[in-house]
Amino acid sequence: MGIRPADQIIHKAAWLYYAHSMRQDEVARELNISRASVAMYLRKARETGIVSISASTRLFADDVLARQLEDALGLAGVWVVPATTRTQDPHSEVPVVAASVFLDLVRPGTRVGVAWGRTVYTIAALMAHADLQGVTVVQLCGNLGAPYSYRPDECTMEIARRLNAKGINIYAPLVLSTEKLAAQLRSEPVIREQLEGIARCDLALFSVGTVDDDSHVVRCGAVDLDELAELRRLGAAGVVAGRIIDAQGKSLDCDYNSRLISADLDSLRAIPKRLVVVQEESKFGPLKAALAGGLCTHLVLGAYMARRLLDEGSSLQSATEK
Amino acid sequence: MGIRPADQIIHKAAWLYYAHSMRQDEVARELNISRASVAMYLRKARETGIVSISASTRLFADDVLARQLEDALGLAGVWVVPATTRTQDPHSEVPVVAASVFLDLVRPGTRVGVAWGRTVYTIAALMAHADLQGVTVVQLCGNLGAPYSYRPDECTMEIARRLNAKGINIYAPLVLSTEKLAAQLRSEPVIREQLEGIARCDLALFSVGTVDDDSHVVRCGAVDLDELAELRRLGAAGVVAGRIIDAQGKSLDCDYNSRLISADLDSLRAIPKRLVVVQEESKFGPLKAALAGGLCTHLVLGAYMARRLLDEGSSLQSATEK
DNA sequence: TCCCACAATTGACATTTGTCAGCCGCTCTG
DNA sequence: CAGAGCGGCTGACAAATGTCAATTGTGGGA
Repeated sequence: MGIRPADQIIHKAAWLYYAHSMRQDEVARELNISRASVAMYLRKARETGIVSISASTRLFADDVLARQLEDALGLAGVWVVPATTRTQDPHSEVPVVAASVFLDLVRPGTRVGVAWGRTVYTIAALMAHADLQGVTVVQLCGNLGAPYSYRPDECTMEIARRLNAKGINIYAPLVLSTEKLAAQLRSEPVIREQLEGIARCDLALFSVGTVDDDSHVVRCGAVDLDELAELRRLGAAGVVAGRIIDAQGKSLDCDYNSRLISADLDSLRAIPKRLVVVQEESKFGPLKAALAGGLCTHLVLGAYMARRLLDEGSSLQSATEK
Repeated sequence: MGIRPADQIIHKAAWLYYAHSMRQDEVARELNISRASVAMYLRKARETGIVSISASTRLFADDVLARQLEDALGLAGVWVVPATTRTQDPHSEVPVVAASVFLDLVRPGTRVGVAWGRTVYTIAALMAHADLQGVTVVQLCGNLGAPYSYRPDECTMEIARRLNAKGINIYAPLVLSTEKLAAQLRSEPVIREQLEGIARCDLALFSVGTVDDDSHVVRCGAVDLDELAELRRLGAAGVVAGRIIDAQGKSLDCDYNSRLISADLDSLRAIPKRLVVVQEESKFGPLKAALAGGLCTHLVLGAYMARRLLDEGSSLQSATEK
């Protein structure tokens, strides 16, 4: 896809302004348009990723806690958001950092998988626009039937839009009523191809879900409260891409999981970079489970959660090193 | 190398301003400093690469000529700078584009090699600052004894400085008086190691030199006019990283080349991405030679030169496809 | 051909940002 | 311990940028 002729002028204005550090009135004179137009073009250029402005995330990666966590958990990268953000509560800072980190990790020509959830959607909405060429964004899990906010396909498409990338959705329900139907659907060529494509990703972005009564999977109607209680009895510890995992981070052997159309954990682990973002304190248990299962290579979280992880870290370390 | 405590405040200001889109007065209030200080910190943040602003180079890569050249010469990327830059002569635009393209090609953790010359030095001086972690910049050729501007080590160090990278210089003369001495020096562990490190680069940046009487190698005192005339008689067609090449892009079998401390062409070709930048029209011949020898994968040049290359392209194509 | 609807562009004004002389506090020195 | 020297910070002003109502251009339908 080439540059649309209408974009040509935007490119030129952006180039003169940003690459040559010309002033807007100089650019206007150069292109024979009004300065107001230049200002408008420049805004468009920023919005469409023709120019990208990014702030270093080292502020968060250089944190002492971050380093300790990297060592303790054997992760490739950890970003700790301090609790002392004066502006607002530290939780809302986590997705901002995550969006920057995510952009740092995406490279032109790569394939990224995104799961769903409030956290992921918030990140998508906060993310700067970029013009990465040849990037493909794939959806890691099926959709939910009900008209629910933060739909998986919305997360995928919004991120794809912001990266100027191609978005590939999975047009299948996240969870079906019988195992048999799920299996049949999974072997449909269209769906199978997409599920197989997950393991070929270079980068994955997801959060973890809780398994308490206020859980995302409950609120979006994927499981009811009785079912969830039963799952907890069986050892459910968290949710990753719609799939229930146990405390060891393994897919819980249960009816619910067998009825899913979603990335399986082996495919997920086949992705080299797996960025997990955790906002709420309530996700401590699920996060531990995901870490134990080696589902995470890069981690963005708040300082308080980081502290808790380190304090309970000794047991985790052995688990991830197995 | 962690963040120096003095940089902490700069990082914070940059983060609040660029990641949160706060206004300078808001940032100032947040950090309890004056707005003037915030403005100063932000300038520093831009200058040190804590925040990076980059404009897309697609404007130049989407040019029709660029596409045709890519196909005709089998190159991975071509950027054509149009002749119609109203601001100034098109030649001075080439290094600006080259600097942006170069920054797009460098990735954190990679190793880049840079040669020397006016063009390379101009690019270095124009290049935006970035904070790429784990990058190493290595010098592709030895130094010249005389106090000459655009010294190879200056090119290397300036680029390293702008990338916040580690610079590795070759502390040896580019050309020695006898073949024997050059050979001895090349087998010195310090030098040998550096020369061997060249092939391990991921990216190289260089230009091509002419072999006429006004050539860089003459002006910097590496060869005298008589010697150069003799070299031309032997078939010299251009200069790459201080080495004389013939019209087929092979290292010219001559006394001068045997006395060099510089990247050999095989090492150079072992580097996956080789960005060649050509400014002056007089470099047409040398560029053809370099292309014939497969020394180039990515190319930045002016529209007029691109046109000439395409017109004479048929012969080149067969040469590079051999 | 005329007219209308819609989008792009502009001029004028409001807001935000860059700059620099002067000031403050600190250290080093005689 | 006074005073010079220095680096960083600030206040006030100048410059640059963002915004929006009004205007101009443009294509399509009657």
